[in-house]
Amino acid sequence: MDGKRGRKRSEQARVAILTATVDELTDKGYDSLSIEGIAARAGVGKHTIYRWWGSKGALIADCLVENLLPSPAYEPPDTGDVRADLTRWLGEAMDLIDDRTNRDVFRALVGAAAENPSVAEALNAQLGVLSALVRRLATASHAELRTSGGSLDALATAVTGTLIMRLLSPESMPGPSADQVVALLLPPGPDAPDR
Amino acid sequence: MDGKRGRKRSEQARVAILTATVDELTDKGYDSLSIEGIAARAGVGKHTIYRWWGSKGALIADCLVENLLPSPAYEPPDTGDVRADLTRWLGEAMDLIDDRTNRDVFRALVGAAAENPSVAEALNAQLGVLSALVRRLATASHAELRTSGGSLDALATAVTGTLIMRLLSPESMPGPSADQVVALLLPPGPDAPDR
Amino acid sequence: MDGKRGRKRSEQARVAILTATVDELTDKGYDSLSIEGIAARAGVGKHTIYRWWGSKGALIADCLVENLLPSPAYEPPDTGDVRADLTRWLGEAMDLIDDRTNRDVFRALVGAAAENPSVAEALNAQLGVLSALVRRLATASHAELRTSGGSLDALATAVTGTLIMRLLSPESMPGPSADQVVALLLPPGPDAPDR
Amino acid sequence: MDGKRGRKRSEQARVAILTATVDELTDKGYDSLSIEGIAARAGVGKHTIYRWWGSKGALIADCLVENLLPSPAYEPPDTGDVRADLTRWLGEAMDLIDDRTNRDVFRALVGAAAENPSVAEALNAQLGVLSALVRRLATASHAELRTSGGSLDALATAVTGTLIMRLLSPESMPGPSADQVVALLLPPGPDAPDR
DNA sequence: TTGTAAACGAGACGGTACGTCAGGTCTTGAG
DNA sequence: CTCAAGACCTGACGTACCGTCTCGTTTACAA
Repeated sequence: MDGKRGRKRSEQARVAILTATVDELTDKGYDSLSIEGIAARAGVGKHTIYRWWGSKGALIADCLVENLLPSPAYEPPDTGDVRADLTRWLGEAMDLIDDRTNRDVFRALVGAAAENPSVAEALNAQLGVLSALVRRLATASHAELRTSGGSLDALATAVTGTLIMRLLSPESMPGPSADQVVALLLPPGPDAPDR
Repeated sequence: MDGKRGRKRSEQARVAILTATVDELTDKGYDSLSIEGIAARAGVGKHTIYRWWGSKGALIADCLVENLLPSPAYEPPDTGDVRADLTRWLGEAMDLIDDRTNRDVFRALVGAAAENPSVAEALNAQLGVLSALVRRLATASHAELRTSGGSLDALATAVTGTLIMRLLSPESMPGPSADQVVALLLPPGPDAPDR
Repeated sequence: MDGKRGRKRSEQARVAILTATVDELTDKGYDSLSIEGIAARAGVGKHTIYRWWGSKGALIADCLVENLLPSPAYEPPDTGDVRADLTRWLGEAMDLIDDRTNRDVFRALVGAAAENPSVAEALNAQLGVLSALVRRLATASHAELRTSGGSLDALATAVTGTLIMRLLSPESMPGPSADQVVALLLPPGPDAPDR
Repeated sequence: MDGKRGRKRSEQARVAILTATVDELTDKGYDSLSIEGIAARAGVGKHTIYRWWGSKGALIADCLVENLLPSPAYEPPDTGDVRADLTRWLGEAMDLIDDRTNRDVFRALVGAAAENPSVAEALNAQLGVLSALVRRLATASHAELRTSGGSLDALATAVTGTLIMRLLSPESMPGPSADQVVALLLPPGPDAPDR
């Protein structure tokens, strides 16, 4: 009478579905994504998907949670030099975005987030930027940053927002470089020219 | 013998279609948007839409071009005080975003841009922010800004990116306030406390 | 592992579709017949029709096979008097044709057969006339018929052809009566006037 | 003030339209026939067709009247031997029907007649069989026919009906031969075997 | 000559139906 | 009780024609 009777949920099916989701998302983008296609690619009945997820958004959110999508958020380095560390991190994130394949997945992801609040939430949660980045920045002395503690959030948001702008821009107009962004957001380093 | 024969394109139909597109977009978001629905709401044959646009993206891009969507880009004020002007502009933009209805349209718009490069292009073009805002900031003295001329672009991008982040965030986590953002992006004013 | 998995075909849907086909055919004739209309009337998805039939012709042919259309072919009586039996049968068939409703269905049927070879085949097969009638005529003595065995087929064809001519004629010009047809096709009976 | 002003009806357009109708009918059959296709093939505006005809049926009926369709009705020969003449005529008519191209047009024609009473009427009128054939048969002595005058009509109908049956039959089951039909419909000739 | 009225080609328009595809639900039989 | 398979109803897709309606052009009678 308890909840443990019957066949157990198939881990194999679960993984196959999430994997197929990522693959389809990569191949076709968000709104050409079809449950039917995912089911077919995963070799799974549609019902199995609906039983456990129930919507495209939930699927993608789960992919995020399981870290199956190329993550824009890896731990920033900490060499002691905030400017250098942030510049490096930002440059690498931009390279990640500029890659054709990732670009398409990220765009699909933003599309999903824009349409589906629950994806947006998962994306925000996953977007470790807002934590990993903040964590790194928090180690910096006040002298190195321009803003006081409360607006570390503003800094992280500006960085992430800049990346999203780059993502949504045509390749021909990529927007500001990592250097320019850092120059804007952080005060000049001790060895910087006076102006 | 030239190409001008036959009945002329109906301006009335053109406008009805674009209007209906905006309405449907507002009501249902980008990926529940259907050509069929637009045609029905506009009182128009589907073929008339396909004849002139041929895709959801093109339709939306055209709406942008025709300024039919609630524009996030109005002319920033110029009182001489950059900090105050930018703070005001940003605050109003945030209010615009925070409004339920606009929020949905903007999200749909970002979704469309993420899925459809041509919409992205139109959106970037339309996003007067990058011109109107830059125009205002360019009038400021170097002393008022933190960055030299070349990275005005970085500044505008950071501002816009911050707004998009707010748009994609759950209402419960709106992110930094206008004040915080300005404090980050502009150097302290003359009457600001020293630190 | 075999081919029996999945939900079974719905008999209810099958019957509803064939019934709706007959109704629509009766109401609107063959070339105003629409799959969409049939699906709607049957309360069925179009796909279900296309899954199993794939064309208007196949649908109608199936209706014929299932005897859902008013049949022009009922068993001819056998009183021993071929002339009388044939005359009666023919008269009743003509009455059937002369009825407005049946007339429309039959015409639609002929239209379908003329456009669609597979309907033609089904119609020919179903047109029991060529079997039921021949069966009856075959019981007659040679003296009663004018032709030898091999051309019973010719006789049945002439009878059916005469009926089709009547079907395609305007009501104001119905063509020969049953008596006249029988007088043409069978030799005078023993009690007939000499000339 | 009278009705004679303005441009005259273009004979060239009229002919082009009827010709195109025949061609399209030959190529695609009745229910794949489109006014749009006819207009395009004739190099004519659709309105010109609708102005003068207004329906597919009327077009086809006009083609019949203008004798633009391969006629099944040519004058039967008169050698003095009714059996031989009728057999010959019937054989040639069957050959006409058996030809692939004609077969398709005739079937389209029957389809049109079945759907459209006005075509049926034109077809009946045109189907000279009922006049040309009757004319020939009427010259025969009573001894040569089996039926008295009044049912010449029955005879002609049986002949025509037999041809239509052949038209609607699959090629693999062409039905009775000309000889068989004549043997059924006419009394044995003077030199025929007794039974 | 010069109206002016009708017919013409072209083709846009609001519609209906096409045949296909995917969505989400339900049913079946195997595990 | 889950799974794969797959039939089901729903509804949108993009296309093809429908029959109507302008357009600008061409023709030909009437003033």
